[in-house]
Amino acid sequence: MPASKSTRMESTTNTRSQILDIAQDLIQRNGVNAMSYADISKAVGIRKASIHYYFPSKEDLVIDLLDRYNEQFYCLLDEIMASPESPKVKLNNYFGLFEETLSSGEQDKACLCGILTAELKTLSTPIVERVTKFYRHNEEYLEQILQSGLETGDFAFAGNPQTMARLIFSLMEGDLLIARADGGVARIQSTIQQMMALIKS
Amino acid sequence: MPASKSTRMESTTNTRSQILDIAQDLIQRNGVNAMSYADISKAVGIRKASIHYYFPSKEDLVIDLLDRYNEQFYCLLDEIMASPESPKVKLNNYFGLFEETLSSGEQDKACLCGILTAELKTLSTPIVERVTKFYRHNEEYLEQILQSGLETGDFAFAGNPQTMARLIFSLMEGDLLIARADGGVARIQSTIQQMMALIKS
DNA sequence: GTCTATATAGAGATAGAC
DNA sequence: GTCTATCTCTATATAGAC
Repeated sequence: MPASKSTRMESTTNTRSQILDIAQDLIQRNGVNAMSYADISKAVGIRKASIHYYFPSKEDLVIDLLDRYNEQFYCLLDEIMASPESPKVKLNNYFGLFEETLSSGEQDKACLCGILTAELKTLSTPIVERVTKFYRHNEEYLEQILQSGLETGDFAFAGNPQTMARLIFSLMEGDLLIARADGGVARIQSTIQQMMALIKS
Repeated sequence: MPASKSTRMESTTNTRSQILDIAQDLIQRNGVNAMSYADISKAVGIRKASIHYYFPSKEDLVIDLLDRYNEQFYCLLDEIMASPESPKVKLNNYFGLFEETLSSGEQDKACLCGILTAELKTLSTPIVERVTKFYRHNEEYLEQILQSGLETGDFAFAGNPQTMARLIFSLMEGDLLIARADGGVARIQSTIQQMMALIKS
């Protein structure tokens, strides 16, 4: 029973997840509208038509990709929230997620949902909903960290945690996009440090 | 002499600037890679081939568009800098440029260079240089405003004005992109207000 | 300057053999 | 599951008439 399940997983999931990996990589670099089945085909070593076997349409592919990406990201957020660290450390760990995105690979990848945000007006409703959900989830978690930091005395700032959470999320998405083009990891690191300085008590 | 010049301007520049207007609009909505000569053709009421008369290649069009856009934006920045207002008011006027971008038209336009940033890895060097120049210019002006605000006592914040300028620019670009997708003008307004609160003395 | 017509390449997608 | 072959549509771009 575990064997048959594992076999099924390998034969059906391997190529499939490989396609998703490559697609994600290409979108984080070039955007959805500059990513094609031909690009994936070359990188995976499979024919274009075979990709349609797993993902009948490009929209299917992007939807499945976003579901996988969001689930993974939410897991990382949960880990941060569940840790016994102080709010200050939690926030730093949150910032680390964005820094790692840029510092990985050839240092030319931005946040998947950040890239899609720029192309959002060309995308279908199911995709837009998933990107929006990503914002909301991030902002809710950030708000919790900020709120508990105000209570412990880790943080001190004017205004309310919700507005601050939105500001910080916008900042990280924007800085990740810009740092990728100009400034690199050094820029995002100094931005993070500056943001911490602005809200530390 | 002024008459002939004016005639020449009307006959050669009118259609040309109309094309640039539409192209800018389309890019700020959908991105470069989702904008085509066919789209411009429909909106301007001219055939695709005629656009090639003014802009032989799409790259030519985008380069000329960025030159025009940057020049216009730098003029607005100069106006703000030259005014006798306080640093606090100048910064608010700067923020206003971003708020106006979103609140204009159907409320679905982001910053031209912000959109191009997401697609930057698919663009040629001459275009990348112009987008990067836009960042630098904005950040330099912001740094000046912040510096003079520290001197007058309008502002008080940890860290140096350069890092703060970069943070604020990243914030505005990011928030404009996200607000367009979720939150609208209300979001960008509360982000601006929150940012002001963080650096006011 | 603007048009029609066309070249060429690439996109997403389907049918059917193996 | 992966292939070849093909369809349809759209993209950028050019040639040449008016």
